[in-house]
Amino acid sequence: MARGINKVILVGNLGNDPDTKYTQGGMAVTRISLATTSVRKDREGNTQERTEWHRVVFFGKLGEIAGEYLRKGSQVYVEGSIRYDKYTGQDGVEKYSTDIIADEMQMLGGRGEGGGGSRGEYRGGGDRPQQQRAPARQDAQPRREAPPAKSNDFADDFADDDIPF
Amino acid sequence: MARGINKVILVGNLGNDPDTKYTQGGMAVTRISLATTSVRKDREGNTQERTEWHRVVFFGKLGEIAGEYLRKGSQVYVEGSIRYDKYTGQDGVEKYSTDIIADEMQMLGGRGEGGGGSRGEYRGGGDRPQQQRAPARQDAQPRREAPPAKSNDFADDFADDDIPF
Amino acid sequence: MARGINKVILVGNLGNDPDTKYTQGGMAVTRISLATTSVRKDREGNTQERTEWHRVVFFGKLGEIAGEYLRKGSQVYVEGSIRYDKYTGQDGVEKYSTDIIADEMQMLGGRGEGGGGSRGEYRGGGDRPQQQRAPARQDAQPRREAPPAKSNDFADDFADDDIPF
Amino acid sequence: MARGINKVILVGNLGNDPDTKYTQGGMAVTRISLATTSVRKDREGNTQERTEWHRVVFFGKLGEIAGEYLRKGSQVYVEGSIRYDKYTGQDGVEKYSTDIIADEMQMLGGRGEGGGGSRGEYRGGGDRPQQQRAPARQDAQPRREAPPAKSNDFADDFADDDIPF
DNA sequence: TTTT
DNA sequence: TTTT
Repeated sequence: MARGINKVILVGNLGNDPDTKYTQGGMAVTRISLATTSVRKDREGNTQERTEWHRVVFFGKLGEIAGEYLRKGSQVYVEGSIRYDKYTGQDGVEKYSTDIIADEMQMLGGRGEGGGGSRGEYRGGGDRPQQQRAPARQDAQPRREAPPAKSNDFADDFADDDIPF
Repeated sequence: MARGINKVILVGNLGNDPDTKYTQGGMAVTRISLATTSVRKDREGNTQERTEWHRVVFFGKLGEIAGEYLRKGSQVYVEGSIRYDKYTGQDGVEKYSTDIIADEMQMLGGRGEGGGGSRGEYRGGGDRPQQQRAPARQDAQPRREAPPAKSNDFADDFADDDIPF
Repeated sequence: MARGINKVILVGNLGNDPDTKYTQGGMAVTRISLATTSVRKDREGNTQERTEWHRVVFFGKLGEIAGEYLRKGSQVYVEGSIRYDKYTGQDGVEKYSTDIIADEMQMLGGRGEGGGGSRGEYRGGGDRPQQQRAPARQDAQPRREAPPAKSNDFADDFADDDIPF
Repeated sequence: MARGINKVILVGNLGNDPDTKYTQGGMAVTRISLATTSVRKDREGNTQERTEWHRVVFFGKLGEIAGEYLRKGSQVYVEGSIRYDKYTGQDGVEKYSTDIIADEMQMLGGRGEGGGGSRGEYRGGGDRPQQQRAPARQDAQPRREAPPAKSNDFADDFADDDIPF
């Protein structure tokens, strides 16, 4: 049984252009390096800055979009979860890495080098682009145009297969 | 184009048993009333408490699960978005309502009246249970057992159709 | 005792210039109307859009900053909590309102009309500007320059009064 | 200037009792190991589980409370930010660590070994307990008892120094 | 009422 | 390595 919530929300800027690769199965895997900077003031009034560089990974359709639209300097909202990995390096030494596995992304106002005008929000399900299988939330029926009647019998407010926003 | 993030995270207790209804299409729509209480101390050291009662709505499979497992008093984690509605009441007066549309739910340690032992985490996509169509994230291939080899060519770390956790 | 989490995270654009007023005590109270738009695709492939207009309220120092730097069209990140109020209108009718009480704000890349170049992140504590009393987190000592030594005795990593980022 | 949002939200169970140490200045530094488990189903219907172990650090007053009330097995809500550190180990090798710096904590229904009945929510500001200096939000005046009158002149809704919940 |  |  699932136990626990592991959620990360980041807003930051890319330190470099995204790096996209493909698995043998054709799934896009895009990695970015995302900076978030925080500021604190000490008692003397000096400003203390610290920047974290997050390794964010996008899979599937989300990986394609990230690879296509993000650029060095782009400002982006990312939602995902933390994944810790342990592996043995080429040198035989055990190493650790931490990645943010993105499952939602949205480009913000910031424009990086060569930034394309197109922006959008996307939710990833790791779908292979070839399959083009719509994620569950896209199969959904539109919310009916008429405003909800708000009767006591609230289930009537929704039409067949109706999925709310 | 999608513009914006509208995200709500709640941890609270149900004020009553859930109320589940079904649309003509057979989709479950479950509503709960969820309390979150915050505390502040004023300068005199007096404790000030305030409780917000959130109207949370679960659709589809998530609605069925919420209706089955949650009970008055249950402690639950809910993630979703805010939806504001305006409608005309029976009395012809314009009214407003605010609902939290849940898209993730997880039962916590608290047990309400008659609380069942079963707990779990679920992500909703508004799927009708009858369809039993797996949400995108459930179609995913398991992460391969072998630890990621972490070569420079990181896309090789993932097998065909491999979807990470 | 506090029970529950009531957290809202919004990224959206202002529909109008902020509205700032002051209490008799001199505390700034700034309100904005923030739009978040979501998109879904129905089975026919039609795009369905829905915009929520959030009433966001900033108090104290945060209210001053919001009033000074935000403008119609500005894109902003807001973190806060939901507050539901019930009151009796001039007409003697009971009414309900829902507000997002902001406790963190950050301007994003978007620039509204007359948008000033200055941007920043701020955490509110409701401080009156006159008092200029530093919030707890600003009284903090800076993290020491030397990188953490990471001994087993991890508390040694932090100097007197040391507060991490 | 601060640029970016770095936010983590976790709900999980402690793998061990907390470890509390004190700096020379008397500040508590408490570390816990927090498990979050996620579940996915592959196409064959097999359940795939993966557990992440988060290293969470609490400072100051929050560190004291975490050390006193949390126990192995306790279920807890944690909010904070990710901090990546790089340091040179005893063996002269460069190492990396990732910590979640908590700034909010709330005990949930779960009770670990020897779990005390007391529960509560706390926000940390890294204050030394000795100082007992109230965090900004605790200096706040209580919300006045009378319901907000909701006039057009909304700033009048708040009394002198009034800070909302 | 914003934005793309 | 970003950004302001």
